[in-house]
Formats: sequence, structure tokens, C-alpha cells
Amino acid sequence: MSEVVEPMRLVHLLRGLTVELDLFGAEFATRNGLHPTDLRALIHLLDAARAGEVVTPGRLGEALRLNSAGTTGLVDRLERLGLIRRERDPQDRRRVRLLVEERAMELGEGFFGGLIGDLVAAMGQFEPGELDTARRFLTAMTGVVAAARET
Amino acid sequence: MSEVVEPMRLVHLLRGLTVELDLFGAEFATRNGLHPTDLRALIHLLDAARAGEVVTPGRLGEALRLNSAGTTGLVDRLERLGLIRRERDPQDRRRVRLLVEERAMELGEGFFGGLIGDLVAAMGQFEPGELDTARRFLTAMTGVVAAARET
DNA sequence: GAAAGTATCTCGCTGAGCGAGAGAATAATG
DNA sequence: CATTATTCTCTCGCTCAGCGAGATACTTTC
Repeated sequence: MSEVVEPMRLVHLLRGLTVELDLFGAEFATRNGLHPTDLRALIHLLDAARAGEVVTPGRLGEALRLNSAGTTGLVDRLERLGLIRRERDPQDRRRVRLLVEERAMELGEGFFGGLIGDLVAAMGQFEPGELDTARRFLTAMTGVVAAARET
Repeated sequence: MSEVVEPMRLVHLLRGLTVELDLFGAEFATRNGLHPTDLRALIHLLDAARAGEVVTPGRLGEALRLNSAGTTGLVDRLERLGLIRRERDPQDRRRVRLLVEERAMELGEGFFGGLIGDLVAAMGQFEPGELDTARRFLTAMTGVVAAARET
């Protein structure tokens, strides 16, 4: 059940996967009254929270490629939805800390939970060595795209 | 140089890859005076053209999850940019065929060309068997996401 | 040939995100 | 220390992508 793969086929597979993931995200977002940007922000905030990092509007906007006005609007929206809370940084009172609310974690759980479970289950059909190959492959491809972005 | 991979690490890699590809697309789009949606439409149109399929505004809007008003706007925009041309279908004169202009192919080339070359080059570091594993892995993951979207 | 169905477009509107710049706090310089 | 420069966030006014509702033109069905 093995075959010689043309590189272009893998390129199309990579693209197809991102299309599917984007659509999945967009559909989840609209089902929950969010915009795609809001979901991207939520993911970023949850990742940072798990890593114990402080996120400010500035950092969030930078990550999502929004200007400051757009970022303020985004943060307003997330706050209005009860997903995050603003809190002035007592160390540097120009800064605002974005704190993730319980509700955001639950939403994130709802988004990832099901899908991640399915993905992990599907990975069970692969040998450990194959999963390591997949890891190296994905790492290499991500590196190429990231490098191409710099140019 | 092989290791036992936790499934969650692969999940994060998949997500990271889509983030990078999305950013790459968004940056390419703005550099060329396009919106992300325009680029997605262009990709869809070029794929269809290569497969010899006829694309109508209806089909395009469906693929991109836009309603008819938004689709008309998108097609207007692409036409104004000289990327596509409208032509009434002589068989069923309610329909409009979207024809890809030369300029769109060149743009697509500019978008994919460089990146695809780099991706294919990076694939050269992998054994044929490893590439086949990657193919099976990506196919499986894409299938899982597509299936999850149905729900 | 009237009625129902399909494909596209128009109109008016909402709101995400932009550019410019104001305000508040901190850091650097004389 | 006072002043100037810098940093972070927010406000204001605006543009335009995309939506809902419905008009229009063409085709199929009965």
C-alpha cells in the first residue's frame, strides 16, 4: 500500500489541509457568534495563557497583524462577549493585561476538544516511527513557509 | 535522530503550519492589492481552470461561503483588477461563466511559484518511503477535519 | 403559457479594520 | 528635576467587504 509520491501531490495536500482547517474554524466561529479574527485571537490568548505569558493589546494586534485601532475594537468585542477582561498593568501603567475568562477556556475546549480527539485517534493508526516522520516533515514544511514569509 | 512523538505535538504542528500558510497568503495578498478572499477565489478559479471545470459566480460563492451579494462584489472586484472576465453561458443564459485571464495565472505563479519550489526542495531531504508516510498522514488528517466539519 | 424554480444582480445597511492623531504613562537627556 | 522623546492604548472618522431582502432575467414544469 505504498507508492512513489509526486512532490506536487504533497503540496496540494498541504494546501487542502489548511483549507479544511480554515473552513472548520470559520464555521465554528460563526456558530458561536464570533468572527474568524476573534477565534484566532482566542487561540492566541489561550496558548499564551497556557504558557504563562502576559498578553497586551499591542502583542495581540501584532500577532494578528491588526493596527492599534483594529486591536482596540477586537479587544472591546472579546470583552463584551465575556471572553476576556482588561486590567491595567501595575508595573507599567501604560500597559493593559488581557486576562482570559473561564468562558473562553470552555469555548476553546469546544473548538479543539472534539477535533483534537478525532485527530489523535486517527494518529493511532500510524506506527511511532511514522509519526516521527510526520513530525519531521511538518516541521520542515513549516520552516520553509516561515522562511518564505521573511522575504 | 528519531523520537517518540506525543500526538498533541503533531496537532500543534498542524495548527502552526496552517497559521504560517495563512499569514503567507495574507501578506502576499496585501502586497498585491488583494484581500484574503480575493486570493482564495483566485486559487479556486485557477484550480478549476486547470481541471477544465466551468466556474460560475454561484459555485464560487458556495466554495467561499459567501452569499450572492457578496459574491457579486467579489467578482466585480476581480474583474476590475483584470484577473477574470464574465461571459454569459450560451446554453443557459441565466448563468455567467468566469474566465481566468492571463494576468491571474501570472499572479498565481508569483504566489505559488517561489513557495512551491522551496517546499519541493525541502521534500528532497526525505526518502520516498517517508514522503509516502507523509502523504498518508496528511490524507488521514484532512479526512478527519473534513468529517468533523460535517457534524 | 402561467407558475414555479434557478442564477445573478441591485439596494441599503452593518461593522471590521485602517489612518491619523490624542492622551497618559514611562524613559532618556540636559 | 524639568523637558523632551518614546511607548502603549484608545478615539474619531472613514472605507469597503459582506449580509439580508428583493428585483430581474432566463429556464423548466405542468
